[in-house]
Amino acid sequence: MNKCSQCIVRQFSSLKHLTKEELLRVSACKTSKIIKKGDFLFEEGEHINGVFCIKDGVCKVSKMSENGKNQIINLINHGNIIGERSLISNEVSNLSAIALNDMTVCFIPKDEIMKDLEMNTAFSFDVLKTMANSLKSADNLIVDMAQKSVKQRLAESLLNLKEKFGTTNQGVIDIHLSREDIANIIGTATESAIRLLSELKKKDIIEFKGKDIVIKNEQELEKIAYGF
Amino acid sequence: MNKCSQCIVRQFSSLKHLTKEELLRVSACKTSKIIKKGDFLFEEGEHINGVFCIKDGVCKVSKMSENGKNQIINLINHGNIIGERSLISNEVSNLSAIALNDMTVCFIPKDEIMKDLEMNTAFSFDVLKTMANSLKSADNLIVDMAQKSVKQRLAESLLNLKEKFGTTNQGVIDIHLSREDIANIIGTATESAIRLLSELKKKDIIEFKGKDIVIKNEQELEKIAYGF
DNA sequence: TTTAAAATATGATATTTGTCAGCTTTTCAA
DNA sequence: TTGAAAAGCTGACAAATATCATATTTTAAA
Repeated sequence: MNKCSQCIVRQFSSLKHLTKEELLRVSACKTSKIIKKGDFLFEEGEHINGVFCIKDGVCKVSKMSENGKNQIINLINHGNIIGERSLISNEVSNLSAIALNDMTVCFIPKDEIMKDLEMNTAFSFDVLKTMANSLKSADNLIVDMAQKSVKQRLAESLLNLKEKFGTTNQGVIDIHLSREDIANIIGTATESAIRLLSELKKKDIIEFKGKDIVIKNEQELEKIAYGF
Repeated sequence: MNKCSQCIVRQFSSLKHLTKEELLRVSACKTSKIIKKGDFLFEEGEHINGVFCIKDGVCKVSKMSENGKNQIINLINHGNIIGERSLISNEVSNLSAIALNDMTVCFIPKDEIMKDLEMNTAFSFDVLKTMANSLKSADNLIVDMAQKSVKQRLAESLLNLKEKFGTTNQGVIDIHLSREDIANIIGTATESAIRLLSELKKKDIIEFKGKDIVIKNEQELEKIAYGF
């Protein structure tokens, strides 16, 4: 079993504030899992009872609305932690997490991580900071969802995806999402998302490589997304 | 000057975890202010450099979208604290706060509150919990904004307002909002909000007392908002 | 009190977005 | 390899919502 001290998650998450001793304890009690593409890390209404460290892969975090439509709230890349929110409020999860590709994750049980939260103020303050940043992002997303058109939200999402996941050497945005996933990120019907993507393609602003997307005219996309 | 130990904000916020000594220090360095209806507590882009304790009154927390439209993210009632988010991430505020009626607030400067956050783990853990709850609410709002119709959002908002602010003895929801404010809460044009309110009135689901609102048929409103 | 400005209200119309139907392409398991 | 299922695509139309115009009512300042 690998040591946490070497792990990519440690470098990029609040876990970097854990001491060597604390890491050894975490290493000892963690369990490692492979999650197949399409499988749940956890589901809405489930007691998670710990946090997941994502060593490899990407997952979508989503929630079902009362209308029966799915909304993707966030995409979580490897190097990050997921599940702290429910842990801290001591509630069942209000969100689901589903693997977008095959993932390698470690699960750290609640008791262990709570002990560290209580004892290590540098760690807990970093968790607090991360949560504050998430809250800021969430507020921004609320405003976008409420005030921007579907077209603007699509343009902005494409820019965000490129920023977050980068591009391959062929310029393709380096995350594979179905058209339905894209629709569920921007909060629209799948057909509408497809139609608007076709429109962007027709205007030579984007291009398809297979089903994945290349941004050809970033400036124009910014103009659509932000109005400048 | 009043002591913080007696204050309503202490009862209802994370400040209840401060010790007597800590409260005395806070009492000594706080400044008290009257904010008139319509005035800013703080504005987007401003360095807040502290937190506000709301002793009396209500404020709206809003953000301007790139389209130039205003979105109200939250309403903060007396007894609560506002401004921690920016303080913790050490950034200018991404939101504005505007008084909906005359307010009495206390301002606690950054250094003082940061000291308590570092030293008092019960306090900082409660702040973390509060932030986690805010994040959950924000996630729910994202889904509503993305997936529900304006009509559903209006119905849900009316129910939320009644829940949060209660009603007077005449059954009127005990918060005065302009039609524009209501539109900015649900994320629609003022005319659309007015039209849908008229429709609810025509169907005898709500009633106007002056410009304020009485919910006459809560069940029907729930059916619109949640589909049951 | 008077009066201008702001808020509320409603109609007409344009635009955006959702829904349904049907078709083609891709994927994946037998 | 092949054939069924899933995903992607497009058109036609319906529904929701925004925008603009204008009228009425309320508010607040002179």
